[in-house]
Amino acid sequence: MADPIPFARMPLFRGIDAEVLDALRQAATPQHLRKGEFLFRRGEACQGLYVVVEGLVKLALPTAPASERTLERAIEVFGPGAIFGEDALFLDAPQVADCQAQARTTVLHVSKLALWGAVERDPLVSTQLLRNLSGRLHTLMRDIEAVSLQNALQRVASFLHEQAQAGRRTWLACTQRVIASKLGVTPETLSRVMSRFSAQKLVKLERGKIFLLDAEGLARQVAASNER
Amino acid sequence: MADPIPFARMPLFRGIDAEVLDALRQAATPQHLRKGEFLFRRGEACQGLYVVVEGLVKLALPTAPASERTLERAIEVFGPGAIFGEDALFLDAPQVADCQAQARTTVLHVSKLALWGAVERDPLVSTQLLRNLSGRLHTLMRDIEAVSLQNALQRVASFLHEQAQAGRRTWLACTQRVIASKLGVTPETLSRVMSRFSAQKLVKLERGKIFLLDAEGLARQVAASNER
DNA sequence: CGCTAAGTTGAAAGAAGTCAATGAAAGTGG
DNA sequence: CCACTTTCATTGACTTCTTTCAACTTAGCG
Repeated sequence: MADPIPFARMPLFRGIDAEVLDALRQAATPQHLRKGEFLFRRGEACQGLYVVVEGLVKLALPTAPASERTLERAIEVFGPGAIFGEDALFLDAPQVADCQAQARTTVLHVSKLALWGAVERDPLVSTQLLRNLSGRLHTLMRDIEAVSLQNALQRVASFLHEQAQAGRRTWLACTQRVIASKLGVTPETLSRVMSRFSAQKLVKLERGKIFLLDAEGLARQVAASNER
Repeated sequence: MADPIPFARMPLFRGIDAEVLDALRQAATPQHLRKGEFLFRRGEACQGLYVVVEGLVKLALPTAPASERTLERAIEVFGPGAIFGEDALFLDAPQVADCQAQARTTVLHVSKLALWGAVERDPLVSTQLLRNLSGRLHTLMRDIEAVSLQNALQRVASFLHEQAQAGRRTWLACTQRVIASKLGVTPETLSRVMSRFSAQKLVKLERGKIFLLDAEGLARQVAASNER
C-alpha cells in the first residue's frame, strides 16, 4: 500500500525505524480546515505535532485584544510537507501563537502521546526533534536580527533574495498582507518598497504574483543601505 | 566531596542518572574570561554546551562589519547557573551570535561528544534538552512579539515588569547599554523612557542601579499605550 | 588628577505607521 | 452569466516615534 502521507520522506523522520514510523502513521488523524479557520489559538494547550498535507497555514502572534486595528505578526508560514507545533511537545506551556489556515488546508495531527511513545522506542526520534528545534531557534534568531538590525527596504530585499536562493523565481503562495506581516511591516510599506524594486527592474509585479528578476541586485540592496 | 558545580541542581539535569551526571562533570572543563573577551563569535563552529559558573555573558547578534556605528542586538544575557549554546549541539551549523563576557566570568564547557554520550546513556537527557530548547523558542517568540508589536515605552515597561515578577526589586547586573540592546532600542531612548518612569515614581534611578517601585504601574503602562 | 566610558539631555532628521480614498480582482448568490 | 460584495493592493498626505548627532555631566579607575 502506498503511503499517502510520506512520513519516511520528511526530514524529521528520516532514518527512523520503520515499525515506529508505522505506529506514528496509525496514530495520525487528518484534520480539514477551511480558509480562515483556526487550528489553535494562543493560550490553548498544546495537542501535539502537525504536518501540513495540503494548503497553507500561518503561525502568528495575535494582536492585543484591546487594540482595534488588526496588526499581527506572522512567525512562519507552512506549506505542504512542513511540520509545526513541535515546540510545545515537551513543555507544559500553552501555545504562544495563533495558527490559522490561509486556504483550504489538510493537516495531519500526531498526538503528544504517540510522539512520546516513538521517542521511547527509537532514540533517534528525539535526536531528530532536537535538530529540528535547533533549526527553528536559529531561524528565529535571524528573524530577530532582520527586524531589529535592518530597515524595511533591507528586510524585503533579503526576504526576496532568500526566496530566489531557495529556487523559486515566482512567489505566489500567500498574499502580500501575509508577507508584510512576516517581515514586520505594514502592507502599505511593503507595497511602496515593492513598487520601488519594480521600478528598478529587480522584480516584476503582476496581480499578486511576484517575479524575481534580479537576485544579485536584491542582494546589493541589502548591503547598499547598510553602508550609507 | 561537595559538588563545586551543582549539575544536579540545574533544571536541565534534574532527574538524570547519577552515573551519567558524573561522566558529564568529568568531561566539563572550566574556562575563564576577562571582561569584554569573546567566548565564541558568529560563524565559528559550535563547541558544545556552556554553563555559567560566575559572572555574566551576553549573547548578541553582531553588527554588520561595514557599518561604523556599533549597533548590535542582544539576544539574551546569562548569569550564574544559566546554560547556553545548546541550540547548536545537534546542528552542523555555525554559531549565529557572538558570546561576550560582560564581566570577569567563569564558564564550564561541556563538549558535544560528552553530551552525545549522555544522550545515549540516559534518554531523559534528550527529553530535558528538548524541554530546554522549547522554552528558549517560546522566549524568542515573545521577544519577536515585543519588538514588532510594541513601542519602546511598552517594551521597557514589560521588561521591567518581568524583572519584578522574577522577584528582583533591584536590577543592576548589567549596564543600561546592554538592556537597551536587549530591548532593541538605543541607549538614548532607554534613558528617556527611564527618566519618564522615574518621574512617574514607577522606578527609582541611582547611579546605574534601577529600583522597581511599582510593578502594577508598569503593567498598566503596557496596556495603556495599547488602547490609546 | 586626568582619562575614559556611561549616562543624560536637547534639537533635528528620517523612517515607518496611520488614515483615507481609489481601483482591481475574486468570490458569492441569484 | 451577471450584478454585488468583499477583500486586496496601491497611492497620497499627515503624524508619530525613534534614531542620530552633539554637547555636557558624572563616575570609575589607573
